[in-house]
Amino acid sequence: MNSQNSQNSQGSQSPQGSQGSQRVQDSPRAQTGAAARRVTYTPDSLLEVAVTVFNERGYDGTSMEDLARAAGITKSSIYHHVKGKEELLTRGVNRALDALNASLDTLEDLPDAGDLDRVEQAVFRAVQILVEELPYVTLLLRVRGNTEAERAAQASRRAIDQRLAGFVERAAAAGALRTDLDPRLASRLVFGMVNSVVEWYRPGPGRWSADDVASAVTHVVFDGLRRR
Amino acid sequence: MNSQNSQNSQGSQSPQGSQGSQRVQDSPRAQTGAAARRVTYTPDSLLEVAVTVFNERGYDGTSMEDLARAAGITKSSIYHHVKGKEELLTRGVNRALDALNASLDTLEDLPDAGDLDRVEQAVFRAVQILVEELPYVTLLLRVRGNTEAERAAQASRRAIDQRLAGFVERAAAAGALRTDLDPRLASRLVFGMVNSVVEWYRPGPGRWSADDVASAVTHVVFDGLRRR
DNA sequence: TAGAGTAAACCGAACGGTCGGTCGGTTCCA
DNA sequence: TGGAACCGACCGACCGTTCGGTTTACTCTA
Repeated sequence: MNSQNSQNSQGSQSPQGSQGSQRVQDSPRAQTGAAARRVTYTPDSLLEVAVTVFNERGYDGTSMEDLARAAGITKSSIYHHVKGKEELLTRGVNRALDALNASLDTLEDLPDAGDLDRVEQAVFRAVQILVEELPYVTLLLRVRGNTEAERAAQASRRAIDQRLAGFVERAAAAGALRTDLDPRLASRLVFGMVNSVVEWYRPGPGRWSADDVASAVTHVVFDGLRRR
Repeated sequence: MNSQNSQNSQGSQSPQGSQGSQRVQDSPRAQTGAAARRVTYTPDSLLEVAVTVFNERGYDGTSMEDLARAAGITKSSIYHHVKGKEELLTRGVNRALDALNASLDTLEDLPDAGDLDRVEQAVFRAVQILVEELPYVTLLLRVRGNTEAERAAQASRRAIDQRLAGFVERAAAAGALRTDLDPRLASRLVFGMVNSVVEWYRPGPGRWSADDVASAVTHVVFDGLRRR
């Protein structure tokens, strides 16, 4: 029978498919020749496929067979590129964590920005990163904590939440925010709204851009929805 | 050896534990005698345990053995009360869907409430229900869509989202909301903030009450965080 | 009131199937 | 021709579920 390949070729991407970041000639360990033709996976291009499937079916709901089908290769071939399922998860969440932490670093190093300015910047940048790294941040936000690797990701995420909450508390202490709201509660709500973007945002022409969403969030958060 | 019982008795609830809604004498099919003593599970009290574990480990990450351990009974005993794992999921999400739909029904039947009033009421009530039925709504919001039952739950949830978005659009059409925001985008953000409450809210004395959170959300959403 | 009978609640063992992962190859290309 | 990329077959463990049997709490009857 051997129906594997004929079933694969329809309904899921082969390496030549639309994923778009497989190794051709400009990838990490590119072939040295002038015109490399073979299209194969790199750990990163495989990660892109894997994270997409993880976000569709959930990490625990995704089998290695699911990943193989989506990638257009066999289950055993995946182990040529990565150690196993968990490495795909940690690589995915680390990409999100790195982007978020880098943004926070530059924000904290801003020499003489006002405390309110910094919070506004933090909200705006958070939405931007969330959209730029949408699948990876989505994966991070849905991590449950069933393994040691997942708990580590959760801990790193909590650290980021606390850095953001610190911005809000400083702005509140400086008197820039309304005083009838607990800053910790306000912070939860604001970044809850920010993070909820992963549940519905999808990029594409004719749709909202990252900046559209970022400025909408910033406007709602700081000035509210009511007409005035 | 038979270490089953001695292991169970520490670290997880037995039917006599703190779950609090097992059948004693006032439950659905109660014993007829004057002083029934035996404490057993009902489908509903078992559901309460199951939904808690589902929310901790994720539905796909929870095995029937996990549920049995948390309930203090064996895996096979669970099947005396429910048909299987999926029935626990559908019962759980339906409880959330029923509560949310009931609230929307009363809100839509409000005879002469202003369009802005209705949106404010919708936001406030949504947070209240979310807190009252916290574990069940949490389960609903995390459903992935891997089975037919899960996709049905997602469809019901989308219908609720659209009813809520309808309120926002009517208020916008009536000129009650700021005009520089797409009402559909505003609706996504507002109920994204509302739903994000399940990610961190935990009830308890000395903590925020449901109304604390509900009014905080309403204030931020309609008037913003900025001091004025 | 002793004891037979009943049905719900629960248990241990096992089922077929799927899981993540391994291994010994074969194919492809610089 | 050497090594990267990939494959098919397979492994032990665990999955959700089933099944036959036991325990428990209670009612009915002699």
